[in-house]
Amino acid sequence: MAVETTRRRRIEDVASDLFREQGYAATSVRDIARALDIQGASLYAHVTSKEDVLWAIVDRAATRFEQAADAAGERARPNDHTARMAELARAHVRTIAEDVGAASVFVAEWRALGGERRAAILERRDAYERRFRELIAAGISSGEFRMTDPALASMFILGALNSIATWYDPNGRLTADRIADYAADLAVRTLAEDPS
Amino acid sequence: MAVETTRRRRIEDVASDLFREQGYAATSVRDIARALDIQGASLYAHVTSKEDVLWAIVDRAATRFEQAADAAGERARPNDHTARMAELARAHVRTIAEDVGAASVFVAEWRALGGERRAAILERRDAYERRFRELIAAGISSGEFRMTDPALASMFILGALNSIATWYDPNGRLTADRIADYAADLAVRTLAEDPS
DNA sequence: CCTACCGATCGGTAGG
DNA sequence: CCTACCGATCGGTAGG
Repeated sequence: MAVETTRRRRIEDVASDLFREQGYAATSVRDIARALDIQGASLYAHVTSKEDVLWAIVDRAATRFEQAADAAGERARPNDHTARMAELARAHVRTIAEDVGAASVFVAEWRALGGERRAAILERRDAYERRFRELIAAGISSGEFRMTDPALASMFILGALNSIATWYDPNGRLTADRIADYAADLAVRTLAEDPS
Repeated sequence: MAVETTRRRRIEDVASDLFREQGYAATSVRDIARALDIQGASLYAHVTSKEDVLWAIVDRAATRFEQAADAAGERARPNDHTARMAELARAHVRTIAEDVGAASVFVAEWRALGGERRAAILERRDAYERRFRELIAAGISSGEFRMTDPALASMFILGALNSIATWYDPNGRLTADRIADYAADLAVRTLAEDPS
């Protein structure tokens, strides 16, 4: 069973990278199989459908983002909204960097999912974005953040953070920590009250 | 000939919207034809291939971004890097809002292009990003912006701006001007020297 | 712009 | 995990 789990994970990892590079629709089952050095039809000994693979990737990525955000919430004092935003942004970037393939698929390829799964993942995406929006709203109420539209601010911040998934390279010049620092700084600067 | 031009444009507009919603690979020639109330094969009376339509959309969008950036460069004094960045960000957002479909395709679907066209558009994307990077570098040299990595800063700013293409709705609550204001502010805040 | 049609490829199944 | 194969759909052509 450990073998089975590993094989299944290798399929998902290989698929993540291909989906990231070419997109889900442009990646054939045979493309995935070729990357694993097996025949296209042989893939079906391990998965029940192509969409099942997509779902497994997206579902796991969503869970990782949620858990990272939970953990981030516990690392800062509840009323220190600036620190909480910094931790949240850093956690998001680290989660992307730990598995860029899966993160890219979560960000960009969930549209390919069918009815129920699509609805389920959309709901989780909404809930995740809500963490940002509500944190921003709380920081405004407390006077820590400047007056601004929390929905607009959260979309811009998440847009900036998610774009990392399109260019991040684990072997590149920019380390995950470096990027996470920059991201946290960007989020905080965007929200900070103007000095007077 | 005016008729021909219009028909061709309608095809590209319809295709832009479909490519934005479903992606290029997931959109069939028949999908495009259906949206135009004609038969799939009839489309080939107006275009030579599916990729030709993609190329036309991407090429025109690229030109619009380039021209908007040129115009933005002439609206601010050369040495006022803050004003130039604000104008550049605003121009970028306005260009997205004027045709979200085409902008989305330019941002996300250029990968589907074949060899030479893909290379050509990559080069133009690079040159466009270079405008941001070099403006940031110049602002740092002049002491107007804080010391930071221009490449990292430009990727974050463009990432934030481009994400607008995924959620902007011309009939939505947020007007293009409102979003452009926010975007210009975000770009400038990210780069501004810390007050001391 | 339509009907009729083409070869290639797609996701997936049967049976080992 | 393989070979052999399936129906459906793909982008595109011929001929009007």
